[in-house]
Amino acid sequence: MVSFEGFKTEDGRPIYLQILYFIKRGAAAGTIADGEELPSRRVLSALLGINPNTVQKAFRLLEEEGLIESRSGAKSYTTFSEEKVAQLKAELLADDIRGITRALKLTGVDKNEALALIDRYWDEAAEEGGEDADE
Amino acid sequence: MVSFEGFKTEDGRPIYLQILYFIKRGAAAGTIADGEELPSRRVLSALLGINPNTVQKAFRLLEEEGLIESRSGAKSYTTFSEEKVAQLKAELLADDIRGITRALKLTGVDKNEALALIDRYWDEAAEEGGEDADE
DNA sequence: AGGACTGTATTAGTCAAGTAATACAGTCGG
DNA sequence: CCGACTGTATTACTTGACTAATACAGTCCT
Repeated sequence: MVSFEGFKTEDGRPIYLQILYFIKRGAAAGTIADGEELPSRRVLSALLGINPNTVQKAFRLLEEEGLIESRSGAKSYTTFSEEKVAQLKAELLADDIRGITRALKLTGVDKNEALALIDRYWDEAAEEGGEDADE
Repeated sequence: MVSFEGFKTEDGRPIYLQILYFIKRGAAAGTIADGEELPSRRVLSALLGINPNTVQKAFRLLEEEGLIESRSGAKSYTTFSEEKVAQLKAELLADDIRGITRALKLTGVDKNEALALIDRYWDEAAEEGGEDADE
């Protein structure tokens, strides 16, 4: 069963996108496996304190991208192929790196400073739960 | 005169926030100086192809944060003090680093991989104009 | 078979973001 | 002075995100 333990709302971005990317990142990281059972729309919406329609929107997008399978009446499961996961991870990382380099350059930071900052802050803020930062 | 040359809309985030952070990052980077003249609401909205009200919203927030000064009828100017700029830069960088570390950890990347990715991609995508990535 | 769960769909409402059009008063340079 | 600019304000509208309530049909397990 896919766990949403590290999931936190209040990101600023639409919740259905946060769910979408939570699954995508889990797939890329390997923390969510192929064929894993997903919580039902109703259960997850209650768990996250949001509306079932919002969860449904995220799941619909995931299905359109071929990352989950839903049969009316039955439970839903992830469907990750190795190639899909590899491609997904590459896309996510490319977006992340593109975003952070843009932001840091705009803020007047050079490459060495950027590397030093990440090196220094990486291990701080250990227990923060999971969040997002792209799109 | 503050230039919006590197500014691109289509970020996903609200435009007024993009303007807000464009100015903030410029202040932090030193590419926008203290006392510089700002384009008028009307001129800037025409330049960016957006509504004057959206620009006004961004400028109002900037004024509330004490980063610009507006007198009804006259032009608007930046008001950056050294301490304010230093504090601003620290905040922006903290948010950036926090965001990227969260995202990369969720995607299953460790510290050395993260540093290698940034080291590799930093110099690519040179001419991309300026964008944002935080909140 | 039957009940409890599943996914799916519909309609209606709120709220923020953004557009559009317009108005008015203050400033500033010629 | 005065016209062209400035900032500021107001009202009305569209759209996307999200909530709310409800309905219906398919599945699964006992």
